[in-house]
Amino acid sequence: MAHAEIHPSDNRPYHHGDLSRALLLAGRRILEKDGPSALSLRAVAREAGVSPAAPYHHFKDKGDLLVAVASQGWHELGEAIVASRAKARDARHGLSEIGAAYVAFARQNPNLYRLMYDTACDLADMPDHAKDETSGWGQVREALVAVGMDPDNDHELKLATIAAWCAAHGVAEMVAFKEFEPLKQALGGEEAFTRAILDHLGLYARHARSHA
Amino acid sequence: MAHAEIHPSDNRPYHHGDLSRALLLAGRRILEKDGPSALSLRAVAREAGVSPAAPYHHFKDKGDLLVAVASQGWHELGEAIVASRAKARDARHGLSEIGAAYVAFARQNPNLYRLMYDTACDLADMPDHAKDETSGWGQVREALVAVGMDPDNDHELKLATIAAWCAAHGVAEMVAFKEFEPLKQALGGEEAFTRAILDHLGLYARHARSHA
DNA sequence: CATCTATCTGAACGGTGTCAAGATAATCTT
DNA sequence: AAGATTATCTTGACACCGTTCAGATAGATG
Repeated sequence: MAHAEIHPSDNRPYHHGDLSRALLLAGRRILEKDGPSALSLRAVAREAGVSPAAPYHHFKDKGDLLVAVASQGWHELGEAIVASRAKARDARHGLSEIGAAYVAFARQNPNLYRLMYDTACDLADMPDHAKDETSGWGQVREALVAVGMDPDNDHELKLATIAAWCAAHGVAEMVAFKEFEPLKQALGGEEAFTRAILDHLGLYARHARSHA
Repeated sequence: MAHAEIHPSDNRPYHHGDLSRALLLAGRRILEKDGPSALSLRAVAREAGVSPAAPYHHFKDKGDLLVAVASQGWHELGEAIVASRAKARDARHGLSEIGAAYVAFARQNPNLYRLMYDTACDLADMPDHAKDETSGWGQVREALVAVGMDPDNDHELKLATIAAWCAAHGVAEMVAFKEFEPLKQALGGEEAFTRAILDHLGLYARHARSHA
């Protein structure tokens, strides 16, 4: 058999056992290794050792699978942000660390990151668990309060949170442009470059001055 | 004929005349009306009244066509930015107007805007004409100088330009999220919301203070 | 006029998302 | 434990996709 096809004559059981999880893993693996254009339902099924129609018993759509993969990404991004707060030397650096962690995640999982926003845009919203208090949004809010913003001024606080998130997203998608390479090297690497831009956008300690 | 197919029996000439342009227009029309998933080479050819193989005499690839459509978008974005500078009441508002115009363009052509960055990421760079002095980058740089930045400090100026561009890009992609709707309405509309966020990111008049 | 070259068509290939019908096996009912 | 039910997976099919290639057409060149 030329293309290593799959037949019940293999000792693989007819029922997979945990296909949902296997499909998610396969999807993620293909996305990271071969890029978004290689991420077809059939390829995912192939990678999981299953027929092209099998995924339809676990996801209503190809899009539904992609949303699930993206959702996993949002979860991991939240974890990375939470972890980053421990690294801040003091409150003034909380936002800066979050920003750096955010961009680092996007750069380490570029295809996943893109998928996250593509599916979010299709839904015209972010998945709920990206907005939990214990997750991304909540952490940014806490960091803003820790830096001096009035915790009772919900309006300004929400605006500042959105602004910080927008800044991180913009940087995350543009840092890779190779025309910035000389400036990156002049600043001593991509992380320094990222932090320099985020500082320009007020993610360092501006709120402590202007909104205290 | 059920599906209104195309045959030489129509009085349409065998040679189209200006197919390149027609394909670009068709591609853009489909992208805006039916979304990126409907933007297939065959659909573009259909819309232009031509066989599925015809585009290959004008574009080497589907990707090549998409790059051309995106390139058109970069050009128009540049024009929108140039036009926006006339609206600034004084130098201090130059950056703000550019940011608002940038986001407005992205919101009015969301699918085109996404295509522009998708193809830019594939090329790991922005098309050259987006970086001309008379275009986007140059305008931002001029606005930064007009607001008090040292025109000879190339390092800081470039960093500030990139920061401003990143901010605008981040806002442009996130403004549409419907979870911001209440805040948008509280601020009196999407444009006011956009400006409020851009202000938070220092696109209003911060450089006049901190870098004069 | 004849020839050359650019442009367009038609038909074909493999790949894709999706669905309906049937096979298989785990679970539930009695 | 035996039979019935339900969840899961396969097979096969359909329409659409990107792409290629041989051949038709017609404008340009001599």
